[in-house]
Amino acid sequence: MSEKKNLQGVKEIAKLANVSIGTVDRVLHNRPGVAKATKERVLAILNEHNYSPNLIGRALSKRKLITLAVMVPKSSEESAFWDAPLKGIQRAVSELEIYQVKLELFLYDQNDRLSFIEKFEELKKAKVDGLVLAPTFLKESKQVCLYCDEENIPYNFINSNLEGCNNLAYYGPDLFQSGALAARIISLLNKPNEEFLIVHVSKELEEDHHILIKEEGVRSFFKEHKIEQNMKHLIILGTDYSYVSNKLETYLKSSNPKSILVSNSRVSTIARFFEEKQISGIRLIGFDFLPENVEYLQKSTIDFLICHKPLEQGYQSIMSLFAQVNTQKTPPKINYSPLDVICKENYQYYQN
Amino acid sequence: MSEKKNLQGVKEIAKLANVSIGTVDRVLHNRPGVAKATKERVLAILNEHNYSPNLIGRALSKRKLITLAVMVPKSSEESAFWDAPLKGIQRAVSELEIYQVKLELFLYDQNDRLSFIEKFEELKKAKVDGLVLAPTFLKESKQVCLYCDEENIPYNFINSNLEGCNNLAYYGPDLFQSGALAARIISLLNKPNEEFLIVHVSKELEEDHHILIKEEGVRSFFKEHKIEQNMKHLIILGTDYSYVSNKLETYLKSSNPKSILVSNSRVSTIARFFEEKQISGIRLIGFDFLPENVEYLQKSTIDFLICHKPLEQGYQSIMSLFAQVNTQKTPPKINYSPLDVICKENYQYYQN
DNA sequence: GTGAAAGCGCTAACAA
DNA sequence: TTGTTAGCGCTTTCAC
Repeated sequence: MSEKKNLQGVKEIAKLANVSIGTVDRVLHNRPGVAKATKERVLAILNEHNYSPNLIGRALSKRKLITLAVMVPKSSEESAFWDAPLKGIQRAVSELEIYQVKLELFLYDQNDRLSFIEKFEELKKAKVDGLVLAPTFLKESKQVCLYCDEENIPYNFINSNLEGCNNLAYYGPDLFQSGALAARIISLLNKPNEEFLIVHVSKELEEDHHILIKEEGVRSFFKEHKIEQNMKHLIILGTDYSYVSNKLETYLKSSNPKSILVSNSRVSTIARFFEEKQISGIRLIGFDFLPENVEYLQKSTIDFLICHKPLEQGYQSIMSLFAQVNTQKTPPKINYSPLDVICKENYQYYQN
Repeated sequence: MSEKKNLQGVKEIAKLANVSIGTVDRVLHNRPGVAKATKERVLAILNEHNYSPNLIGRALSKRKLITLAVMVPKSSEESAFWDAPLKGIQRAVSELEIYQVKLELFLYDQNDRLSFIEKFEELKKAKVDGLVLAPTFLKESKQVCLYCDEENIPYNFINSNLEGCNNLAYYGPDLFQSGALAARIISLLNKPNEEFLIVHVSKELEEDHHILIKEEGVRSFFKEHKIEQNMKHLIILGTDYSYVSNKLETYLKSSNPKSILVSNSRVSTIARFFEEKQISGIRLIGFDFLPENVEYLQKSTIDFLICHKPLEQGYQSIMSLFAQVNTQKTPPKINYSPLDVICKENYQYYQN
């Protein structure tokens, strides 16, 4: 190991500006109590040397904790979807611990609007420095935004976006393009004019928004490639197995799709149905790298999953919040996740 | 922001063990000059409180630079493949700068064994603390390993692996599985018994090793799925366009493959040929997210690329080296990269 | 408005 | 063999 080079820092700047490091610090943080002339002089030198603070030094001397809040649905037996983003969030926070970052979770029930409101009330009391929000409930989420705007708390959206808000950034998929990708896969599995079916499995009507955008993506693909297709819909307003399998069974009595695209992560429910009924002639495509889904991928009951790196979404949403709070670095407003095609041959190496 | 909690550190340990922080430090770093009894006492308390050092404090006080070396092929007009890993390496190093990490590059010509040896000689003089190595040349690479073993320099392999070495870890693809994935895609594009062609474009015979493993993966897929296939080979021992296009043209005179799999990143050469000759009936699949390849993906001349996150390979190989050097954290020995399927619908969001 | 100084957790040089 | 001390770059308190 060689000798450490002599870095410049506040000291250097202070000497050059003929002030004390205290003053430099005041300028750096835009704190009051600096004469205009001095401030300008210091700023000039800061710029000239394009000073950037040593985060290590800063972290070491910081007396304050930074509290970051996360408001997303809790995982349930019904769906483990939010495990992955939360894992990413935890990972980010543990990396940031050395910078005095602390996490506070406000997990709501995604089938219960009231629980969202409750958590929002808790959030208000908590006095946090930043927020990652999954804006599941439209109107209520807007309230949260309003609150954050007033309190000057930076916030990121995760997994789905809300237009017209002052959020710092969005981390999640481009649903339209995700639909187009699904269509590409279907175009490989189906011959033109063979029936394929889009199934929507959900209790929450609010998710309709999602499926509509994805569907547009699907259509746009077929249109662009001038592929004739025979696309059908089945909307199942419930998530438990018996309900779903009933609906599907009825549908299949009068119809014979070559492949099925499930518009969200509930594809494993359909896969289970296929398995139990020993149906094997229908290709099955869905979304999200949930353990149940992967299990059926292994068994070749599900053919493809399209995944959006939920863990990374969580990780990045925290990281960018920290960068904003700690160094005023503003991230791009839209950050679309990758669209990953997962099948039996590559799921082993997928890093969520 | 709330008040910072009172962390424990060397001081705490020192007080509890009735020694000075100097002694604690000596124990922590296994430095000589501590009585056995004292050492054991300190270690016990360290364990009990499961102390882990504050890296921030450590970084701030470190008087030494950590020099990490990278020995990989340089990018050329002939192939920009190594740009991506290098970018990941640079990113990692810039994140680690605050920890006094410095990078030294030893870039060799992958078509010139001698340049590898030259760089190795330079490396020996440089006295580095860790090495990321692309073991392109087998015998020579073993020499490097020997040197590192003797000097106690930890080293990682990147992009391709060498068995039986004392490397810390490997970061790169599982080539067998990558071949299987390619086969899966071909199985979607080709009907059984339609001809598909594997093309190998390379000057370096040493790369044969790669293609052989990939090919095994391909075969294994078809065998497992009991798909009859008509697989042909074309080996082109050169990389410049006119040479490649000549060979290919000759081949296509007597043969009519439905799809072509190019076994490495040179797929854009074939794509260019297709474009110039206005061939459009043949599906084209290849490897690696190079700008040229992506360009043809956009134009739909290339249908699919299989990619291995080269940037991440670079990033992680540096990070794990640092963790080893700085905190003795040993990574898993094998770290396979994801196998990503990239097409026109998702290349926009691919994060290399 | 400004400067001086203490201290964050750790390392390393020096003293004892 | 052990303890003491001066920083690393920054924030923050207190004094002028």
